[in-house]
Amino acid sequence: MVGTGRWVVTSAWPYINTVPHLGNLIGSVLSADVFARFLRMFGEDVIFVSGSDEHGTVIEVEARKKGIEPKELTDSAHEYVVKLWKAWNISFDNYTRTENEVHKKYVRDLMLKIYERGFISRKDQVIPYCPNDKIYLPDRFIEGTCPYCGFEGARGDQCDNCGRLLEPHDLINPRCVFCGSKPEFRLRTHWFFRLDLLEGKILEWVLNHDMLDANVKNFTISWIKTTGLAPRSVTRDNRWGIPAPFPNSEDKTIYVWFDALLGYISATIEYLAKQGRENEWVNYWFNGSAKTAYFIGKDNIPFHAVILPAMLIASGDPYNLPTIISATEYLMYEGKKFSKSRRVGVWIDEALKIVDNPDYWRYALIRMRPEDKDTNFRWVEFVRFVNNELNDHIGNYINRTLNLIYRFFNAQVPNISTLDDEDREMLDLIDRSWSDYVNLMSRARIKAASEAIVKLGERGNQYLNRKSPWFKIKEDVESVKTTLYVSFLNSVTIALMLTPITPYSAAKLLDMMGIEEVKLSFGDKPSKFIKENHRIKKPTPIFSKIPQELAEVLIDEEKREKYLERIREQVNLERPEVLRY
RNA sequence: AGCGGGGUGGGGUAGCCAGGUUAGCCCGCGGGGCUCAUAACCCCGAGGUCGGUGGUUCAAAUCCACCCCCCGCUACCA
Repeated sequence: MVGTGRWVVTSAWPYINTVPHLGNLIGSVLSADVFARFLRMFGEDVIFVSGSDEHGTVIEVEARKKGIEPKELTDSAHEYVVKLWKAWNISFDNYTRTENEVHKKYVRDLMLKIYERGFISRKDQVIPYCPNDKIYLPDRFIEGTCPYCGFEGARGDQCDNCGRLLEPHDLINPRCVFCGSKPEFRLRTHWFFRLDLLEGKILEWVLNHDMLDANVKNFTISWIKTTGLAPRSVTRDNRWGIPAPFPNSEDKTIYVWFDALLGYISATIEYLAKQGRENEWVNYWFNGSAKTAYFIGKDNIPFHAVILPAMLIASGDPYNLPTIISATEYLMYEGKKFSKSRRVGVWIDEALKIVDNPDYWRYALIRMRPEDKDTNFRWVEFVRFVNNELNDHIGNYINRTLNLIYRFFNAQVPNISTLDDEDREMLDLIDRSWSDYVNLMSRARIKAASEAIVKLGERGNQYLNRKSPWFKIKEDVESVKTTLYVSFLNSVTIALMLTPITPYSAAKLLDMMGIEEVKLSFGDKPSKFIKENHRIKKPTPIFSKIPQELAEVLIDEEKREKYLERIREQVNLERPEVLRY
């Protein structure tokens, strides 16, 4: 449970050869941001880190195609993405990159430590090499004719036509996907991380972990129990990456996966060092002194539930193993997978061109967060979340409440008078919803937690309608006082719950409600913010709807595609050269 | 192919793990009400037998078996 003070919150490091799309965002960065903000709201000491993952074959080849150095490519891509995080109001303490020196040194040191402790071994492998591009090709980067079905576009790992598993040398007429030339097969030495030696420890850790989500836990247990853990290669024949630190490994780099995972720690080190707190990072990483939370997509589970803990254990240092691994399922786009090559989906720079208030996107994305299963991003749903839920049920409800207080009681929140059953029921619901919200958020069940907000908005409207204070004010002022106090408390509760999700708007709401500083402890109730003679400011609507005309365009498939086409062209021009289509 | 997750009215979902009131909720749709509020809000109604088949049971959306479909991982794509 939360409440113990110190946290490192992280999200998977975006691979920087593309702009992230909405699915990437909800799975990692946005979820992590909401969680970090939630913890900070309760006064926890949080360091929220991530960074651009910039090494690996894909970027190396991409850069070569453009005739530039990989670093030039990642420099400008990184800069652009950093701007986008600002626009999305992501509260990183340190958004860094795998090319930073602290990181490179940290990775080399840690890998060497693992090596010295006997968890790295060497083995020779036959690897395809493109003599034209002068790179070694991962399986997926070889194409050829399938020996079983004759399909010409089969890849080195599998034939997409007949589904058979292949080895690169099975292919007839193999060719490099980048340039089409025929690869050679060369014998290379590689270094392997001995996951097999850590199998027992990982299994024990997972089995005894009571905070892991079922999808993470089940996956890991079954992986270990069915196939067991095998040594995994940690080196590559790339030039673009972190040089491997092992004896005689001068021409190798560290496989990007291992590289990027260790960024969580190096980013913490870098952050604290910049503040002149060089030695304090161990207070966030060693001896159970802090909790760590990782926000990832489901494809990332093996790396965070097995490989990362394995490396931390293998180092021999007393690292904290993951407290929370929150792995979302996938966000689909109108029934299809997001796909850069097929232009299916919406990218995070495009999104803000369509609707510029990031709070609306943040709200909608959290509401459709694929917490238990794949979820569709559908534009009708997006409009519904923003217009109907956030604007009507929540925003308008708060506006009603504040207006009534402003008009009937001259901006002063009335004290509670006598309570009837309905009042008690509402107060009880507020109470329960608040604790549900806090409990669910504490376990990173963000979407589930957000349901409490909607519920309070809906029930608040019902309550107000039944109580009809605008009618009763003429005959029963005492009951109106109670109604408006209860409704105000409900509004404050909603605003607090919105704080991590829609930070700009929630801050405006709280300000309007006369609440200046939000400092909570676990166990606190929202009522603590309602002072004696509490006064509010003149209410104005905080949320507005997506305009009718735009909503119609977005919902109609044909109109939408034309519209998105224009947006894409426009956004494309604003992107740095290296990130354009 | 194996493993994991999922398939609930037009859309989105809760329930299933600890089987038992007329399968709950939101949107949409039809009808009504209210007027404090952002053409908002509230109430009523139509609409589902819970992917398919078979089984266990007095009783299954909930347990078991098989099948179909979707997603992911295994598969050095980061």
